[in-house]
Amino acid sequence: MVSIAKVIVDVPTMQTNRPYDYGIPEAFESQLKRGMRVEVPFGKGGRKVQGFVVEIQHSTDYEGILKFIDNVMDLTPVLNEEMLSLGTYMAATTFAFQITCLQTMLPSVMKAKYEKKIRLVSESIDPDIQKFFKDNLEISWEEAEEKELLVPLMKLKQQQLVEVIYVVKNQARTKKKRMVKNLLTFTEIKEAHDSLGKRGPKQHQLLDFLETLGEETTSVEEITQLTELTSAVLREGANKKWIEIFETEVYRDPFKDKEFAQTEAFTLTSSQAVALAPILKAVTEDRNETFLLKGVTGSGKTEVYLQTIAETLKRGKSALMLVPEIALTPQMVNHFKGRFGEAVAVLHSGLSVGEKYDEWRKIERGEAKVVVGARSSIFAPVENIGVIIIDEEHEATYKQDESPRYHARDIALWRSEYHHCPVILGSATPSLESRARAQKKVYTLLELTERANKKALPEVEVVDMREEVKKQNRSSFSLVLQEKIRERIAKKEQIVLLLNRRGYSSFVMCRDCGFVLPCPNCDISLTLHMDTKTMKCHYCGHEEGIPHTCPSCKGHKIRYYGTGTQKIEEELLTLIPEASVIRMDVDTTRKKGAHEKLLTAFGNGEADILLGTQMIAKGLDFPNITLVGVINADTALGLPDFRASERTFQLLTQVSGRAGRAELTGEVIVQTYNPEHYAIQLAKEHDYDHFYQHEMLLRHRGGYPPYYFTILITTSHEEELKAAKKMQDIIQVIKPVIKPETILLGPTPKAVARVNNRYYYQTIIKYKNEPQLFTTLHEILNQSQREMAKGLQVSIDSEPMHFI
DNA sequence: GTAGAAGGCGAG
DNA sequence: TCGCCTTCTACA
Repeated sequence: MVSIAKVIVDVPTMQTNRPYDYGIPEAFESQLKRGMRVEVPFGKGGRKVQGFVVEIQHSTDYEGILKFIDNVMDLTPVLNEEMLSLGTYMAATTFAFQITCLQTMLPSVMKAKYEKKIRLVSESIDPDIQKFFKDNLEISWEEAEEKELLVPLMKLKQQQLVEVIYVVKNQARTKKKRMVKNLLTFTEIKEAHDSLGKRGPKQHQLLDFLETLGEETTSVEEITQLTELTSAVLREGANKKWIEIFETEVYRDPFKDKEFAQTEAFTLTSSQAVALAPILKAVTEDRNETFLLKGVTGSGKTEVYLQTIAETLKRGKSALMLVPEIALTPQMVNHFKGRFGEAVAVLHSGLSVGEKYDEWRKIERGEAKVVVGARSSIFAPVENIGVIIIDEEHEATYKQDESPRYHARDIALWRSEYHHCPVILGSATPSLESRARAQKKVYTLLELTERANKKALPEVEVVDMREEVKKQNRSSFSLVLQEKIRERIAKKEQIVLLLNRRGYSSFVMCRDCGFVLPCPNCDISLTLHMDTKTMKCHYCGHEEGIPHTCPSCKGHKIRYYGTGTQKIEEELLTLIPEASVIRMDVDTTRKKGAHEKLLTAFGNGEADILLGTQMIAKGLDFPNITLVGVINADTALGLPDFRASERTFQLLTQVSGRAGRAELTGEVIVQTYNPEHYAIQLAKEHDYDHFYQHEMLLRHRGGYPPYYFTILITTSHEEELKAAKKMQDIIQVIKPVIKPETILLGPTPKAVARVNNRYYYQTIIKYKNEPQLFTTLHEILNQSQREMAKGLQVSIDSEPMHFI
């Protein structure tokens, strides 16, 4: 009786979104476990694909011809019981394929790459074709395609003279280091010296080295660096049985050249201690309570996290901490490495795929007890979790905006239930959703109302830019901001300038006819990039040269408009030539480590001004910053998104917190065309509570979260009509099954209707209680399989963060 | 996603 | 009717 493995295969379609039964060859019988990756034949051609074993059983209901597992790719499961069950939960709640969910939980190197080759079976074929085959009688599919051999080869295939073979490539490679071990005793070294006589000076050198090495082992790399010995000499030594060269596995350590100064726990302020107590209680009682830690910027939330983690470690458990990608600065890492040393694993996008894999394995083996990282770190294979912390919990980046569209917060809550551990959601400006849950006592609210250094929050001055225009000041800098900048430069204090880039970019327009250069694939204008001297499309990546004459009227009055960081920097240097500026935006931070380098330079006082987009609003903590300027506070306010006010309030509060964190008092200038807007006024007063109340009122009136749940359905097709028609059909299916009080907004074409030559239509569902809705939506996806194979896309996003 | 079968269509 | 191309369908 053969055992059966249920396998989720790597074919992301609706029809294959279920386990398939495979026979387990006897050779794998004892070793195969749930959660391992396997190589299985799938489909008519016996094409090989990767899959995950989700179940092992002794019988099958399948009545067809059973296929067998070709290969087992892991020695131990890469997904444990928790992850398998989390995968099921994710697939059910995010409308994503199971395979996509499983792959998302693992480092990307675990996702297989596939290779197709053509192999010669018989010698007796046309020599004109045979000459293309290499010594091993194989050529790659791509090569055959390039040389237009596919047609004749397919014919040969039917005669079975060639065969198509599939290779599943496992990209997960461990890094190896060659080590050297001395096999000689002191007397033997002496004898070896004597037997060499006067010949072989390098050999003598090697023997001398071995004498100093003694019983130790060292790496080949180190020897060749420290001595004049080469690997050739070492090889000779190995031949003579003087030494043994062997390989060991090493971790790629992204922090290998860094020292972390050990830090001790600070004495808590009384309010920190009050907040910490209930958290520690939940930790010691293994209770999955969720805390909302609301603390003003600089109130020392981090210290509360650190001491919670310390207690967790003391109890022999591990801790998981999420921070937004852009807040994952060296400063942040230092806090954790400084306190917990080697026990900390850091996962972030700056790591190479290999480094990520190594950190993952370190965690999986239980060598890292504290994991710090961005969104996807919520899947870190930590056993025995004692606490999960999500810092800056309001950040939209915790929601993945591609499939699987999961929210890290939801995953955290699920895992906390599994591990019976508390969750801490920390923020100075909690999301309305979380704050409202705290109101309803679903979460426990803890507040830190004063800064740890007892300093007052900085003064915020709102500047009405409409008045500036009246004063004939046409620059992006108000007179008062210019003056304050000069003042700080003179005093050798530092300045942070924030450019709110959301919904803003520079474009090229003709002054004669008003022509704006559009993207040929999308209904959007191209953005000017001065560094590459090109026009780029931010949606599809299309790139072309900057026009010098207007393509429409052939006029020469083509000019740049809009506000990019580069343009602001130029303007700033014209106004205040003595300023030294570090600009931080997508362009200057693209290279690995560039972000860190710029911040270090600014921290060392190499520039007066740090100019940047959203990415500078978080985490940076430099004592010398005394002025924060927000160039354009309200560009996000105009967007048709009900979270626009919330985002603006959060951003202004965050960036204000950068000023005056140490001895010097800080000051904030906010430039806006909407000075009376409540988000700006209440940010000026640092008044979260009133903002929360006011915003809740508006959400209640508008029927938005947290009063309603939302689902965004999007259809897209190359033909506009097909996308619109499908959206209509979907609405017709939904309408009869929803309650009358549930609201459907749509169908509407997307704000940018055409992207990459596809047209988009969307509908938003707002509901309070629709127990059947998810089932209906899953059915819609199931019934759309045919059309989806023909170029239609349907995506469903539960609780979307962006509506445009 | 994709191989192989089925269906469709023009040339002979 | 053959051969080529497109569309369909099922994958264990």
